[in-house]
Amino acid sequence: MENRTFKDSIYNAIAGLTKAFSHANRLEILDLLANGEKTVEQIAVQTAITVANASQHLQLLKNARLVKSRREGNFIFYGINGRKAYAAWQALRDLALEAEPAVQVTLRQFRGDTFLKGVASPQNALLLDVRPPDEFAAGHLPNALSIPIEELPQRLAELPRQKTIIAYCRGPFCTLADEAVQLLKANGFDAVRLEETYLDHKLLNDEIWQN
Amino acid sequence: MENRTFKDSIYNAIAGLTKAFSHANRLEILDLLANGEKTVEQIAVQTAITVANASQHLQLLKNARLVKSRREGNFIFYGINGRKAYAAWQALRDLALEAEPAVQVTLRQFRGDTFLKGVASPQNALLLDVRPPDEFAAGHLPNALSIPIEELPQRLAELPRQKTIIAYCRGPFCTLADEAVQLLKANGFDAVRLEETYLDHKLLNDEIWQN
DNA sequence: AATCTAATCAAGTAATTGTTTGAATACTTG
DNA sequence: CAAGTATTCAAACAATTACTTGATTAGATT
Repeated sequence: MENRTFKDSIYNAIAGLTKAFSHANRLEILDLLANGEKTVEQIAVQTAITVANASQHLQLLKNARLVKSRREGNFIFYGINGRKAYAAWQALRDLALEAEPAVQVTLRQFRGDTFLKGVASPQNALLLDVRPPDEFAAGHLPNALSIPIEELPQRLAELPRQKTIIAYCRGPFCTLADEAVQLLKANGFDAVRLEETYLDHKLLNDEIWQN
Repeated sequence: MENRTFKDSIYNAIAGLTKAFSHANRLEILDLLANGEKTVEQIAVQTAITVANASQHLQLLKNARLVKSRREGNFIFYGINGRKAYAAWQALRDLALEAEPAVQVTLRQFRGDTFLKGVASPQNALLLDVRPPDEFAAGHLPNALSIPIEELPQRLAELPRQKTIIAYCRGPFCTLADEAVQLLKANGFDAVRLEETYLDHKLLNDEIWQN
């Protein structure tokens, strides 16, 4: 094989893979799926696109081997396909967080500075997971309390008023924890948001990636 | 700001960044620039595209902050912009090497199995850097001997016949070391190719990323 | 078997991205 | 300051990618 042919072939194949990452909806889908399996319609609703469109993005992600699917009854559940798929997305995300002004500006505009980076869990704090129950069940930060965001208004009594509440959800671009912090503050709690999700820590131990 | 607006804005901004990675020529350019600064024409020649086309890809990479440029006389030298830019490309590359069959097949077809993964430098071996002198000067593996590929035919006498020669160049998709191994074997040497380049190790120590 | 549901497919159009060509710009050197 | 060189720009065309719509498929339920 010619050197040029070899390089063209390799770099085109890799570019084909990276193209799977280069669409806003697909990145959002990866973030979603990293937190647990979802059906096509759930994904479509969460990302505010049509079902057909979501299906097409999922096909593309599946062809790129970034996600996998399994059928259960009438539903097809999609999930992220392995540790390296998330690691690559994470590397791109971190690069953008560090180097892309548009990302920094939008984040600051939306969230201000009232969030934690990293999980140096303070002494006098409670870690609160506000994702849906199935996502909590699929994996969560150690010692976190699970109260899905919809139930939070009714379950404020369960939270200690003398502790700082650290809320987290699906990662830096998920808004569930932002809503939680807003609600908690409005009710007199000391609340702050953690940007990372459990996956960003779990990557260190391989346990959840046994696929 | 609306939740949906926030997410659209963020994911679109990141997708804009990842699009910079989703073209074969741009990936090849990143590999090149990671090994040292190059002028537009050098890049065009190496990647077998026109100068105007290379310039446009470089503009795009520069807008995405993956590369930076500086003028020196008539020339503009482009170089990779920081550690995380290379780290993201590395994460994508590793994902492709592990999960993309097209990449694996092409690599095997071109190179067979006669290469090393990782640099567990054996005792009785000599590490040979066959890249151009300026790239060697910009950074290299410890204890490596520099003989640019063009000079290799005339300088075979400098190499020990009782040792295994481990040749490396710009990374897994560079063909310089393959040519070297071929030449060395044809001349009776025991030669093998290392796929990684010095950057893949240097990432561990931060020294070279002081930009 | 008929019906229902979730998901996918196919086709058409819209939008974006890539490449080529030739001209223009920015800087250097004589 | 004129001439030369490396790079960029601009415009036109080509190729790819994305989204919508409506129909179809695959499996579950009755």
